[in-house]
Amino acid sequence: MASSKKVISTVGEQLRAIREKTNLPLREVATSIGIDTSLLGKIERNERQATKEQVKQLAAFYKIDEKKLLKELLSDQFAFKILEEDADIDIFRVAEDKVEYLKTNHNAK
Amino acid sequence: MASSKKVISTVGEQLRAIREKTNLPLREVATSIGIDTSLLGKIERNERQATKEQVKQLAAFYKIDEKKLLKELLSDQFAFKILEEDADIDIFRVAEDKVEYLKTNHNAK
DNA sequence: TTACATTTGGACAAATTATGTCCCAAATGG
DNA sequence: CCATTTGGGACATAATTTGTCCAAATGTAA
Repeated sequence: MASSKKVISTVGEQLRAIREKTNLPLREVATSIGIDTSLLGKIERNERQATKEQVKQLAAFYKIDEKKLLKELLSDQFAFKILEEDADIDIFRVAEDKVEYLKTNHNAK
Repeated sequence: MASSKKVISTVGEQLRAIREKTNLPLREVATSIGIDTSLLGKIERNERQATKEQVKQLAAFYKIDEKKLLKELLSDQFAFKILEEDADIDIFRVAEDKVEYLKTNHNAK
């Protein structure tokens, strides 16, 4: 098996896990990336979504893969939206098809 | 084959196709669902996304399946987001897994 | 062409939502 | 205990969304 892609879950949970490994308090990480301690706490427990900028800074701070974390952020947003709307996950299949459709057929008059 | 689920693409395109079949001008449909003509035009050409309320009203007006159209709306939102971010569609798989994860593991302490 | 209706596009105000901070209470750990 | 970290709510401000208005473009028919 060549794949090691599996991750637990949300960006928040991942960030908390990483921070706990380093034994740093919220305060330290938060100030060093320029946000309020309280906000970072909320991000870690999925009470707020990080912005792309914040994800980039956190990735840099922890020296982890930025692109990967940004993907996690986007998939979080989709997942939370599905839960919030209580929608069916087969919507993702439809969306996938639409992406293909829009990529090809879209600039045709 | 039991499935007849295939649709062309976006909500906007579907709405325009339906309206053209009925030969009604934007003005008629728009006023009858209580929005500006210009806004409906923008929705039909994907320049704006309809709100859920508008989708419901349009479904009622055209006598088409409301739930189905609402699903189309949500998948549109996902698809446009992917295009806007120039992201990879495999993000949908990740999101799908997260939905499952959050549905089960989420209220555990 | 002219006249009339539809469609499109931009600019804008108003409404809604997201973002970040502050402050204090609760929990944790010495 | 005390000191620190973490959690949670209220809030101002920023950013985005939503809808309208108006005018220009396009279409249609005589």
